[in-house]
Amino acid sequence: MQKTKSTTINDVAALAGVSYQTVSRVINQHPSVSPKALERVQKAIQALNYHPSNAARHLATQRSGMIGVVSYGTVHYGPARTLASLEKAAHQIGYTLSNVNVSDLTFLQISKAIQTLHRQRVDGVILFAPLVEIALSDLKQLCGDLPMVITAAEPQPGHAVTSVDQFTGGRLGAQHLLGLGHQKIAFINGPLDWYAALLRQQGWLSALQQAGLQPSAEIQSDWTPKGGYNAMSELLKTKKPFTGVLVANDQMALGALHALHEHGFELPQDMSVVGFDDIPESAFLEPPLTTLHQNFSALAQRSLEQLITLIQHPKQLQHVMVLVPELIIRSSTAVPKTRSIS
Amino acid sequence: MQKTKSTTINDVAALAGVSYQTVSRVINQHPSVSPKALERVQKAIQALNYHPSNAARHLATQRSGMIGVVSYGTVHYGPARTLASLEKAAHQIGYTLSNVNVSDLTFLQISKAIQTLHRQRVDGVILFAPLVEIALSDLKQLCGDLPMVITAAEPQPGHAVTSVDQFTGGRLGAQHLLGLGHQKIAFINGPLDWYAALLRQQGWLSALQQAGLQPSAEIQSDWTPKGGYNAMSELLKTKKPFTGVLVANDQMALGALHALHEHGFELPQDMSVVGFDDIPESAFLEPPLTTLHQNFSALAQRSLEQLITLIQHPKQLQHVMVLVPELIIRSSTAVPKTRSIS
DNA sequence: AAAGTATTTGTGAACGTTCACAAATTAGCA
DNA sequence: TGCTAATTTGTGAACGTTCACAAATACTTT
Repeated sequence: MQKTKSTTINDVAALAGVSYQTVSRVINQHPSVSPKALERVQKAIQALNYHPSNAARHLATQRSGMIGVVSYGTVHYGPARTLASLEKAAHQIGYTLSNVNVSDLTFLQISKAIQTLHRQRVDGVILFAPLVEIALSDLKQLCGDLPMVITAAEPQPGHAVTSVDQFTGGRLGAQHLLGLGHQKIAFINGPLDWYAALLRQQGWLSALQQAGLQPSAEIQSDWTPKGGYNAMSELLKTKKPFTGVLVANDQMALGALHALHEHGFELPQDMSVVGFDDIPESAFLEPPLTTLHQNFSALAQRSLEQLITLIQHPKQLQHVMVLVPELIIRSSTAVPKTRSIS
Repeated sequence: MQKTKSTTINDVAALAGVSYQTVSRVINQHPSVSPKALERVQKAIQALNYHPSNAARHLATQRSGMIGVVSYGTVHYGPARTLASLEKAAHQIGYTLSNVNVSDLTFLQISKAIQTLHRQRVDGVILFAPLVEIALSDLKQLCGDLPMVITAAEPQPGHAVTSVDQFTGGRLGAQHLLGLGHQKIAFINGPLDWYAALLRQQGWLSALQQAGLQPSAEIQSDWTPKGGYNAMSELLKTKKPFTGVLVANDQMALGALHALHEHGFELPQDMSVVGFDDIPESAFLEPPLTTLHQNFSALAQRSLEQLITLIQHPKQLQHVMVLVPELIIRSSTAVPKTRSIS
């Protein structure tokens, strides 16, 4: 184990020939310190390679300068992207991020994660684990009076929530296909315990309903390319007719495209595919994927902004921030071959 | 700002009617505490929703329980994957991860990142920012006597380094193509200031040389699908002949495939493509991509293991750990159409 | 029942920093 | 020059925990 005691403010003070308080003032950029002292202290800091201890600071100031994040599935593009943006934004305003990535969206895991963050005395929490099963109020309770922002969940007035309007996303995707003349539209969804999946489904249904159409087949999968491949294979096996399909993320869409190719489909003539997310790969698939772009970094930004105001004004009425996905039309969607008279 | 003082060990002690030390013993699972006291303390902890402060603990024990990570490009699959594995592994052995993601691989950024970690008094650092420009010794100096493991850099005896043998990876890829009968093999590489890129290039060259062949065209890009697309378009424009191409990661390979399709190539007859990484998408591209699988989570595992032993025995001779990529043969490679008599 | 041992509990100091003051120095001005 | 005001510096206490002891209590054993 390390026995090398790290150099402290006192070591610096001794070397510079001033009191520890003066050193403290220097590292906190307090104005009232004479140029002479300033220089000597700075030199001493250099010489000793001194770094102030966050922990001690935290203890004295009652402020950790950390923001806790509970995340899920950070290997996937969306979460990874959001997390990276979050970190960057946090660093820019002088905060450090403490990320706990849960491997399951169970209450136990989440509460353990929040406990970890509690021990670190984070100044606030961004809960970035989009789930259905767990009541918002339970989460609130876990956090106690820790300021908390929930991301990508169903907007719920009174709680601080940032989300992408996945319902509208689902509608937009379906409407795009409807506009092209498709009547039988299937849906490859993610796991239904994700809010995003649930809401996209509802959006899809709503658009179909509005057009007076019945939903074609729906199937749930696991967000991965392999899952999308399997889902599409399954869907084709059932022989239910459909000319267009909404796929709840681009990775699954990629797998689905592959299954379609394997079955000899010509795209987009024989089948139109709409994805979600607009990952960097999407523009280069065969064919380039029409998809609903999600602005993950804006989501991160806004979540952080909301958390910061919440930290500063805990009493303030917490509002909901909603981003709307944007339809990016590429080449995976077209007028269906067997045109129907509407 | 928060004025709510968080509950302390003393509050718990008072409520339970014992001394603070007894509470300390309970939370540290010290054996010598009577069942009666144990229960009362646990109840009090529950009642007050008490969480011990890591910072105070850290101060008293001289041990932060944090591991610092300097990462780069965590939006990409490889880094994201490694980071996620690292976090999981670290949590399992009771460590917390503090990640600083640098946006550029400059010395300034790296040294700032390490400074941030210094202030947090991390128990060790995993430098996971694979770069060429900066001397290992400089990095060592930045860390002072902080235990440090460097990942994905060129193995260098005497330093603690974990890496994937990208040289061999490059060789394996080229040899696979050579074995199929390809004679003109091009290379779409990543930025040359990444060690991985440099070494893959060298492996490629080495294999060609061994076969007595001249390298065909090489071009550098930026690891993204778009970059790969542009690079391949460029390559095709130059009219230099090649029947096979090594692409330094799968995302670029994806873009390259798209460019090939656009130019009317039939794959794999007209062109063989080998990628690197084996991202989840690779098996579902058109055609499924032959690639060199990298075991990112093993890399993370091993790096952590090395760091831990380094933390526990700082004097121990630091060794190098090398993983070798594994060739996954799918359908993007085949015997070249214009067979050559070898 | 007494003495000795094992177990359980409590006390003071320390970790490295900031805060609220008080003390010392310097500058400003008549 | 002398006095006040402004600036700069220093001191003690506090933050929440653990460590190294010392004290108190509970069990054995004869």
